Amino acid sequence: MTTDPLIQSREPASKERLRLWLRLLKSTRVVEAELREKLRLEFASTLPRFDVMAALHRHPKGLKMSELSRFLMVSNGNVTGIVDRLTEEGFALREQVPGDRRAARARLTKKGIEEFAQQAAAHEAWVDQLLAEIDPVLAAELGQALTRISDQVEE
Amino acid sequence: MTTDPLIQSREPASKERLRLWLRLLKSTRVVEAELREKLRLEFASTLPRFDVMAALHRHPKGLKMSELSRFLMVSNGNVTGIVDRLTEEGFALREQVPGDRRAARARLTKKGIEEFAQQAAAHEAWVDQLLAEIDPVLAAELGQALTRISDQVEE
DNA sequence: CGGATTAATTTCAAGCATAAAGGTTCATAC
DNA sequence: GTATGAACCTTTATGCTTGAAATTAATCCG
Repeated sequence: MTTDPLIQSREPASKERLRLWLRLLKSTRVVEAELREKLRLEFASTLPRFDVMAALHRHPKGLKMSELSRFLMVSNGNVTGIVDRLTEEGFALREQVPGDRRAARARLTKKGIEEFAQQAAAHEAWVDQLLAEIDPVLAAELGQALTRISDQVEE
Repeated sequence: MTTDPLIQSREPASKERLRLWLRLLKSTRVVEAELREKLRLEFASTLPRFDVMAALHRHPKGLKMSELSRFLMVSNGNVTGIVDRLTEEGFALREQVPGDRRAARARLTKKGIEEFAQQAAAHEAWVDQLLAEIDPVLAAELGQALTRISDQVEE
């Protein structure tokens, strides 16, 4: 068994990154599971629906289906179904885009806006509570590191 | 508008945590999407299958279905389907647990072990590459913070 | 103009995921 | 011994998710 410093220094870095990834995955899933559960119990809703409503809330004039799917980084066919269900429940609607008969813009209804306001307030409080142990300074540092990850992956 | 320091110091902390959560979510999803894509293209497989195979690989004698679902933090019915499909393809199998006719232990077949070895090596390289920008020191800090998050949520 | 390409969206099949209900089997207590 | 309940697993219903194919509309260009 050699103790070649090259081997010593290269191996652990890779293992360390793998471990980091597993932890990243785990904490995200744990928090997600908690939020999903609360959304289900308190609002009879789901995370994907919340995400769509949040996106539409940030764009009061509505978003084209394709913009919505790009924004949320999910597939095209995915948002079709979610908006369908939100529409059935009266939270969202589709509007024809004038001048382009292919496109439809989804936006929240008045009922949807009111519903989202409630959910968003609860959501923010839940997250705040779930991440309570992380102090703001560390949060900022973490955020930077995480941003670097997504930026790198997206080239 | 008052500038009460209590308001000043409490408000931003909550917003900072929310921002952190959104970034955590985004980087996880970006990396996951990349890994899923690669697994699909290079191994015609998926992340849930990889997760199950990884769990079984760490437990060569096999895991009861309930242990598997607890280990992976997914629902009971979920693993049933995934193990079904892995079994159909000859990567896994179920064994009766002697002395308990309710329980079944899932484990990898020889073919499954060989397949996983390939996938695991590729997976580790992919993760290493995706997180290349994160240096080991920061990775360690990040890991600690993330561990604190999951621990806190799990009470 | 007409044909080809590109764009926007939906539909489809397959797999993943959950919660809830169902069916056995086991353990315990009486 | 048998009733009660717990443990284990699967099934069911519903919803999320993807990639690919299909549909329709706009654009490009010769």
